[in-house]
Amino acid sequence: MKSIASTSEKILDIAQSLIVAGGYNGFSYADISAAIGIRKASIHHHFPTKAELVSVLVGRYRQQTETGLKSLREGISSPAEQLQAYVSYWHSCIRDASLPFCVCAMLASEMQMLPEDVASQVRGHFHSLAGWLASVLRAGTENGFFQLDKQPEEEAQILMASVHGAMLSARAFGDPGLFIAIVAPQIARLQAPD
Amino acid sequence: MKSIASTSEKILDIAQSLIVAGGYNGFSYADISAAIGIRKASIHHHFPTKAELVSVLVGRYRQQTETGLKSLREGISSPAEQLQAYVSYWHSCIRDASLPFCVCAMLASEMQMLPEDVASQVRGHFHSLAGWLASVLRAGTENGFFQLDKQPEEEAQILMASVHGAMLSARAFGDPGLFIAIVAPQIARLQAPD
DNA sequence: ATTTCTCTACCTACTAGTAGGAAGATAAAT
DNA sequence: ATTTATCTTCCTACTAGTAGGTAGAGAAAT
Repeated sequence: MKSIASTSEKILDIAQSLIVAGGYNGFSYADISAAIGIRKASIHHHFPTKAELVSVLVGRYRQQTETGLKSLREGISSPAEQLQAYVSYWHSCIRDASLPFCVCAMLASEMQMLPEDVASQVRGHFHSLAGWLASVLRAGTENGFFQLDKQPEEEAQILMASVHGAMLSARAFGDPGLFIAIVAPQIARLQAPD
Repeated sequence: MKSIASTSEKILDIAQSLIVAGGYNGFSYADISAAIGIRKASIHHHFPTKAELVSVLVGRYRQQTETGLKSLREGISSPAEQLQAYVSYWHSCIRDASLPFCVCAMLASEMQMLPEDVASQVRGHFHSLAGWLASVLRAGTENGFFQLDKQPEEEAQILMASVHGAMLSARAFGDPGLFIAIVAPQIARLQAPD
């Protein structure tokens, strides 16, 4: 794990934190320029247009997420604990303000005015996250850990919405603890009586 | 119900629809100007600054919401149906795209870079909405309509997060039906067994 | 007659994006 | 080994357009 970060990665990193804070229209090349000490034009060398920058950024985010979720499924045996780990990840992100909001949740709220490239990336993220959650729920049901009222796919949508809604509430109230207070009962509800 | 809309109300109407579509940074005085056929400078006469415009807008939204929720509580006797009416309201808004997202949910996602006036208004809305939901849940519990796992206040937070998360999912997937598919089971879950 | 509204005309700061070149590293050709 | 050419990265300087906001004149309503 080297800490050498290429310029383009630094650009993506700061752009990501700016998007999480203020969305697509909430940041500019000048903001990135000021943050990493490089001229605006140099950013255009790495990412010709803003739409392309954000598209690459969301692509990277999706890949990181995919990798992270995959390693959760491989590293943790119990579906209940896989779900718990996913939620805990976001809980710490929100608590220490490292990534206090999902990039795609942020962009999804601006869906109507996003470049089509970015919009379809965001849809893709929502789709694969819902898919991961559904597969965890299905595995847990087959093993008797979970007892679901609805189909795994539908429960996954409900859970995903709760997580995103909880992020929003935590942000609105400025209270990181609210995230887990909302999400934890939603997970507990899925657990089969022992 | 008169259809005479003052200029300042027309400004607020179009600004609201623009905010719902793209957030605080997603619209400009020029956009409003083009939409209602008035010069930019004339908008500044009614609302000197953008922060003030949005602050008034959110104030009006809060008041409309307060009035609407109050009339639901007064016009409908059953708490379960009050809740249903609230959800149905949003379902139709999303379906016919008249107000396909809560103004305050939109702004909450941008909380970190909102003018303080606006931010506190948004917090206020979340607080009073959560309060309304909690009081409906409490009334329903006392009358035996609802059977809650947690305190009414906590269940209200969970429900509010589900509603906002469901709005986001519906928008992300471009599927209005997803809203009710997510929210309906969350309400059903609160119902006491007959 | 005064207040309310809308206008033209303008300002400064900032937006994304471009043109063209300089510095340095790398690779190829001599 | 040294020249030559190429590639990458970053720079200064610039463009056209848009941002929020202002000053002041002219209507319109009270």
